[in-house]
Amino acid sequence: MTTGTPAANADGPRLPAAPPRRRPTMKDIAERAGVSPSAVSFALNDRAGVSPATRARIREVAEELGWQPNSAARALSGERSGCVGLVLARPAHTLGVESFFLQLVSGIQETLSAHRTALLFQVVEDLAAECATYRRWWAERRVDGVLVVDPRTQDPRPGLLASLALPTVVIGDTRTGTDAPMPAAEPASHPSPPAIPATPAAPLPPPFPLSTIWADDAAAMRSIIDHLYELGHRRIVHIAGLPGLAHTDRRVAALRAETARLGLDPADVRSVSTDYSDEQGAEATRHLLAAPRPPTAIVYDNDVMAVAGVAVAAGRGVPVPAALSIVAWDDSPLCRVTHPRLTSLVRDTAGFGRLAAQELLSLLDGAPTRRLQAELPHLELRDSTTHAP
Amino acid sequence: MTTGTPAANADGPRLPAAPPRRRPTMKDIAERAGVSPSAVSFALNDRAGVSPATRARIREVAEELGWQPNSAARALSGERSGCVGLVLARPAHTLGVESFFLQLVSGIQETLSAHRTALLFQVVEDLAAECATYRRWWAERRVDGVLVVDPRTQDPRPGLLASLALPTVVIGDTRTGTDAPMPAAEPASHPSPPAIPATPAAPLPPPFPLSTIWADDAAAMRSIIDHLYELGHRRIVHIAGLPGLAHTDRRVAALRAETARLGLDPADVRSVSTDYSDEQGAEATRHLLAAPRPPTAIVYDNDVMAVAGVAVAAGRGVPVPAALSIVAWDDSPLCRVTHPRLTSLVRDTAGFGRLAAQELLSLLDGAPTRRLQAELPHLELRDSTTHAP
DNA sequence: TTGTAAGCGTTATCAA
DNA sequence: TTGATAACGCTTACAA
Repeated sequence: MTTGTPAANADGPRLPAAPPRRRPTMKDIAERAGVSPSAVSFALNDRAGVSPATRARIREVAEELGWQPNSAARALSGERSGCVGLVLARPAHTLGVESFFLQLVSGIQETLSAHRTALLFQVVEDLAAECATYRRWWAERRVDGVLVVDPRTQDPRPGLLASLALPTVVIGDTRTGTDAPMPAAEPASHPSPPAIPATPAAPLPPPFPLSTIWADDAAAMRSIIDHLYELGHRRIVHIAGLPGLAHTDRRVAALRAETARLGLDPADVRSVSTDYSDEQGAEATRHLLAAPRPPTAIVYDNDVMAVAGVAVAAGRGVPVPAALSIVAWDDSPLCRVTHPRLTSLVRDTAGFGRLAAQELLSLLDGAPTRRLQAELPHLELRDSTTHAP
Repeated sequence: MTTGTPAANADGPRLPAAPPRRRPTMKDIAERAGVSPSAVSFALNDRAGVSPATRARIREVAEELGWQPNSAARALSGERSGCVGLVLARPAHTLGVESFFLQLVSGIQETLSAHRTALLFQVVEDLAAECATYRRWWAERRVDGVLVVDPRTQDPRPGLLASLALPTVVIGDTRTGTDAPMPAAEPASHPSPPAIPATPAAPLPPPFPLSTIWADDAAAMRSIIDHLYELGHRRIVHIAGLPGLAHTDRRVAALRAETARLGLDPADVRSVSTDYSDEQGAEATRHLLAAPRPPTAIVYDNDVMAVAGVAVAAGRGVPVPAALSIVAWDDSPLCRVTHPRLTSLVRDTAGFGRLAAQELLSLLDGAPTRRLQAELPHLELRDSTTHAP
């Protein structure tokens, strides 16, 4: 951004002194250029059926008039609405410190706005409200497609969206990554996970417009466990997020698998589920540290709980990392401002969003559905992990 | 949410087995009810001109068919688009830990969705892109109104939106609260605030659709300063956010005014501007603590910087609060998970959003513009403030 | 109280 | 290559 002269208008010099009151339409262009409305439509949409000369003239007039397509008219004529939707189903108190979403949304927008597509954003309380939103958007023809976040192991949304024929990109993966029955995470001492209705995904007609962006949580968990194992840790606890979320279940399974491979005693390794809040993260940590054989390392499923865990340890006189190593899944400024700075799993969240948006746009252009893998995260080693005591 | 039988569909039992492929229209309703399309329109929009009996029948048929208005068609007929817009102009790296926005948005949605209004959300890099977005939305007729956040002392947006005649609610206030010339905040040692073009607001025709939700930053600052003063603090520094943001400038002015009233030495009181990042918060803190007469209390303009400040103090062996009291402007889980827990200014951010959305809806209904004051924040006393050393 | 018809700004289908 | 003309689904004068 240039500073310019004090009197310069802040959003560019091409701004006419007095913006037009009435928005120019194709008809205006047609009259001014002396052609028919349909010629204008063809010219402006790069379709055959108009000579290069008239096309150029029409373009010129359109530019001159500052014409922009009326999105309502477009949508009504069966074209795209130029909108995609994103619903975030989280109870209000859970929204908060997490940097994940704004980063993701910012990445999504980067791609969308380059393609003149708007994002309809909705925050709701629960899954039922989320599904209701999709139905409404579909009925109102508001969106051309949707991005689904927080996929669950038993997820009604893909089925619903497929039945509505709404092009969809699932950010994350509904699969658990193992065919073996899932070992359930033990509920935390405050067992308040919301009930997730067990809905077997309805059998779908094979070609439905749903792509998946897939993150290799298992590999990420392995990299964390291997790091801790090499440091000598043999008692490792995973403070997990909401059970029922697919990535939670994948991480839980990966923890089991990897520690089994390394020959750790299953009694010394487990996952504890929480609602991602600092309160439950702190409570679970307190509980663990008070146990007869406390873990020597804890992996937290988000940054907020990890920071809360550090505070609990400090409060109980348990030095981090000397007596307890801590790893945070997902990096953020938080992990850098605590003492000690937290070793954490760094993902390119904005990149994730860009990829997802790209895929949705492809789907809208008729591309076939597919599963894409997101870039592998890496473990950023800081000061909260060291040799086992 | 009830658990239901395993086979129950998750989003409610009223879902027909196979959703209709074609969306029902008013014409369908008219045919089925044996009336004219206009009768349907009147009935469904609560307008006079149909008998109670037919109205009831039409309603019934609409319900039965699961009719929902096509938003594109509505928008095209000159009605509302049923969408309002919100643009967040922040460089990607600045998005992040702050809980403020998701809270605000969640409050906004609560009100909007109760009135069947959608939120178009856009994240852009800077003010110029934000203005461009408004122009595009206006030209495309995408939104009925907008919510403007992060108002600045010299702000081109109200003028632009007025010239586009887009109903607008400014969240925050462009006024500084004093008529006296603003004392500028000293730039931090890393002076990287983005240049804000000095654009004198264009003189506007008086009746333009712009309301303001106003927060009394001065009163809030006074409550903080008074608290610190009573604890004996006489050297107080304010680590401010971005200069040019109206609330920053108001807080800076209020600090000056209140400390002057209390008779503090102006040399011992100042504001330092930052970009809200943990890095600049930490850097400013380091700088202050290394100075010959370090402050005994620091007020941070957001939670992230406050936490970073605590970490810096801890790293330099400065005990908080024994040697340094710390106050965070804006509460969040962060303030509760640090050691010590931070005394912070608690605002009802979601309520702020609800109020703003309510006001915008009123504006769309033709209500006159006005200035509304948001609820006063209160200071939540925790462990990071105590008597001056 | 009802029905008919025009219009909103596009896209799409025809003849010319 | 063009230019009428009919959708699209809704609102709204205006007529019956």
